[in-house]
Amino acid sequence: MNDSGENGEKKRSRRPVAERTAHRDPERTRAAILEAATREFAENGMGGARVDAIAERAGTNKRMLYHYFGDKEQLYLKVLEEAYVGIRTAERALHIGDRSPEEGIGELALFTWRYFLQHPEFLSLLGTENLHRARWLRQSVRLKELHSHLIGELSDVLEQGKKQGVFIQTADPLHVYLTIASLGYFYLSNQYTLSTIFGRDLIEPTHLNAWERHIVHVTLASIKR
Amino acid sequence: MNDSGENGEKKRSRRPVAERTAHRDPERTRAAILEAATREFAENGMGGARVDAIAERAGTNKRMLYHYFGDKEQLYLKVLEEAYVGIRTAERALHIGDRSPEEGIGELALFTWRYFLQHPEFLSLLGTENLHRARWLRQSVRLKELHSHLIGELSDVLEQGKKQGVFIQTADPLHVYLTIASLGYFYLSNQYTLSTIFGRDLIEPTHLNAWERHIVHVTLASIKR
DNA sequence: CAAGCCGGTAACTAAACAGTTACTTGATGG
DNA sequence: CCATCAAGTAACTGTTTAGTTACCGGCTTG
Repeated sequence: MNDSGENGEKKRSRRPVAERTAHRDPERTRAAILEAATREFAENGMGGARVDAIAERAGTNKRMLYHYFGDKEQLYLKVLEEAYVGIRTAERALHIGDRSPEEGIGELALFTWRYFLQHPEFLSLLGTENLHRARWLRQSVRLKELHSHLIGELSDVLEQGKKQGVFIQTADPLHVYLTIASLGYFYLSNQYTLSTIFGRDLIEPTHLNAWERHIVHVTLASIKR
Repeated sequence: MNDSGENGEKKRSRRPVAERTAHRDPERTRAAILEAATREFAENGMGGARVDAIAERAGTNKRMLYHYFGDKEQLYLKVLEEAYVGIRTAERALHIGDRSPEEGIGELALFTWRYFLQHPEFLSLLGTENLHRARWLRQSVRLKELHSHLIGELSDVLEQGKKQGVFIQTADPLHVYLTIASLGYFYLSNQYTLSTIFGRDLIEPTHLNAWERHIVHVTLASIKR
């Protein structure tokens, strides 16, 4: 979703006539719009994002954007849906039940943190959507079932840990996931105000690594007997 | 923020210089604009907030808004600064060092959670400011010293706990505060998308209380020996 | 080979926007 | 009692915005 080599220069939208034929590529155009929209919405929010800016970033124009996605709101919802599909798909590949319960939870915590770290646009989109009280996400039908799998798998691992006597009986799957997500989300999405008010650059590798270890430590400390 | 129960029934007592009619009350107008702006920015972000809407909510007009605050950006910064002053001021009144270390930390966790719960506009403003990478907060000079007090006091409590042997030696004040803030912030600011995708209404009192207990539990579990 | 379809361009429009200006109203002091 | 000044109003302005329309040109196919 990120690279797509091509002539990624924003300023140059002018192309030679002979080259135009090569640019008639609907799927590429569609994908370019979606990627440009992801960045624009992530950087500026729903209210701040500019349709013209998305078209320019995608190396196309508004006509195509409206052609493929209807309007600004539908494009935004598409972007949001794709973002969720991205993390949940990667998550499934983990198979946290294959290891010991303790390792499984630690693995999930590490994965979530690193995914957040590598996909700042996902965090940003979540923030925007929550500012609007999930106004658009609520309209999406296809997302509901995506998430039940996560809780189901997590629940199994916790049950196994409880049986083995390594986890406390009160450990709740949703609480555990929210704990992991909280610690990663807040640190990264609020890094700018936090770095400013506490005078410490939180994005520095040293601090980043320390927080990664902290997340695993806190998560496990909160459920271990 | 105000004592705006009455609209200005002051004619009965003596006639000071500041005696005004109900229609001419600069301080009330200023305060009304600030409060209206807080709500508008919290609900719509910087890009989505409308100057006309703020003026209307404040029961005045744009002319006054520009007169008192300069422009939209300065008004926004003022709103943000006041929000920070609000939480840090309330925090100071806690005196977490007066109790046992364990109680002190628990108290701070409870306070932070409840403050977040009662001031959703604060969370929203933080989200907006971080979307813009602290662009405006960075320009604020008067905020830096507000926050060192918090870390200092927290640090003292942790040290005391370490000496008494109840806290682990590696407990770090900033990490502890970030842990508390993370758990409260994420749950509340992301409640809309979370409730939607997990099909559980997180703002229900039952779940709210459970999460409050969870925050205290996690925080203490992560630093206790 | 022409008809029309499809990917694409660019200029346009109506509305919304931040910020300004010209004006009103009423209190105060000389 | 009028000159002055500050609080407040409302209409205006230039620009930006989401969304539309008119058009272009090569490719496919009957």
